[in-house]
Amino acid sequence: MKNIENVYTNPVSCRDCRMNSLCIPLSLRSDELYKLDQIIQRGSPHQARHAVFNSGDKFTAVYAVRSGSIKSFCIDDDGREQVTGFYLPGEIFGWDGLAENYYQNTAIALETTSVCEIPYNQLELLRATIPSIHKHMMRLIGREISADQKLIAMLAGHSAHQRLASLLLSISARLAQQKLSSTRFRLPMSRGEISNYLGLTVETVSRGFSHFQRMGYLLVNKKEIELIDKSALEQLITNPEEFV
Amino acid sequence: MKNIENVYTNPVSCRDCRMNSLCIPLSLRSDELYKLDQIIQRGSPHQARHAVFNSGDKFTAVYAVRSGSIKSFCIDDDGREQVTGFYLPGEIFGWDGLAENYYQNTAIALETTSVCEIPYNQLELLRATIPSIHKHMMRLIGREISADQKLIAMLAGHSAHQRLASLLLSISARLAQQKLSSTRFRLPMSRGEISNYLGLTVETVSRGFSHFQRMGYLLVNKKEIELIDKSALEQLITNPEEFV
DNA sequence: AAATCAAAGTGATGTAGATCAACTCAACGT
DNA sequence: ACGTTGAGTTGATCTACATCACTTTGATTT
Repeated sequence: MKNIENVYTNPVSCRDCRMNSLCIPLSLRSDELYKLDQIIQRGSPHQARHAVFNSGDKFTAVYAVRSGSIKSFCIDDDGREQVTGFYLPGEIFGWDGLAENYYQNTAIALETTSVCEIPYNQLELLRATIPSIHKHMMRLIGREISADQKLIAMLAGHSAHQRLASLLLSISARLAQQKLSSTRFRLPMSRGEISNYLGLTVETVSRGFSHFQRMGYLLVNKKEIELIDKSALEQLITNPEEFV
Repeated sequence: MKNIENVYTNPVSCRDCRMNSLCIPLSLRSDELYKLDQIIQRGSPHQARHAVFNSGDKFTAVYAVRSGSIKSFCIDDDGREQVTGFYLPGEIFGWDGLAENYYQNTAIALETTSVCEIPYNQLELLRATIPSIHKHMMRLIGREISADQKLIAMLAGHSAHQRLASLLLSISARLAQQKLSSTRFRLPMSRGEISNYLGLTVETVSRGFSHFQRMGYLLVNKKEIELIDKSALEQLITNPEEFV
């Protein structure tokens, strides 16, 4: 019982954490892992809608999602909120503070969410002495860049249906990495947050779900999703949406 | 004469390079600058349309634009080319190779372009011993992330006119950083490349230029641009495009 | 259980920007 | 000097998605 509690709610060490292959510790020797463990702050969970950090805060740490989910967004020049990313368990967020030493985005919990705080100056010390940590850190930053560029390509060159399909498949694939079901899952974000992220309106997203359901690609029940025909969604993205 | 030639065509050292404040060397002591100089490869200029690296190439270096300009793009799942960035003098590109150790994008010269090649493994060695280099490197990477997220916000939440205005102002501001004219410049990229980058069609971009010219915001002559009313363009981006 | 409220779905209509189709113009080769 | 080619512009039409208006659902309060 104690073991289960550790793993799922509050692991005392990275070693016991079931997402340690995605997160920082990948390929560390046990003495190195111990050092990393020492610097990681594991606070109490954030309630839904609660900010992990705010745009403009001093950049002090990056964060790993242990359970729950995070939305990151910025307020652009015209005061509009723009969602820039969703982060699921095992994923790291907060790199956007690197450029100017304060966060560009605000990160809030979409549901009850626990995160590991990895203080940046401590990470820097570790990075300087443990090459594998440095390497992994660069890879994680690189992934943030790649993910952003993938989103750019999606926004610039794809239709509403394609964007929605792409998000669903992305979430599905990321859950699969965590050995969670890639076909049945609960979306942590609202329709409004999805539409904002994809550059669409709520109505269009809602119609998208209905359409996919009518086509037999998936089942929707509010935020519960069951993917039935993933390959159809994949084809939808690559193909010039032939005969509806 | 010799001096001018060095500065504008082939500086033998970062010290003489007129964009060294934007590029890596910022805030280095002269002995550190010397070490950086030693690792930088200054090859002969790339001809227009020539690739600096290709998607899939092993990630070996990042590059600083010395003169000319670079377009970076990827081919997404459906075979479509998607422009992900334009790089002007003083700017660094190639960070997208960090994630997987090979480049995700292809980078080509938009015109005759000379770049400084900064071999990544050499940079890593330097970074490990010179803290200021490490810091500056993280800042540059952070800027890449911020720039990508700014583009995401632009694509997801703004109209065709707003996107075009935003690109023009961005180029203007970046030229200003190089002490070049921020009001009269030549666009190095084609209308097609602009439209692809902004997620629009060539026709829409073309009409955008015409519209801005009719409104007296700027003068266009093919690729030559003269910005006349920058504040009008700025307002266009932030305001809900009131009375046309 | 009735009342309230917010998120989600749906239908009708409007429009920004895509698409299709000429046309212009400069660069280039013969 | 004259076709050829491709980038750019412009006009006419079409359509995917936004907008507006209303309904449904389910959670929360009273």
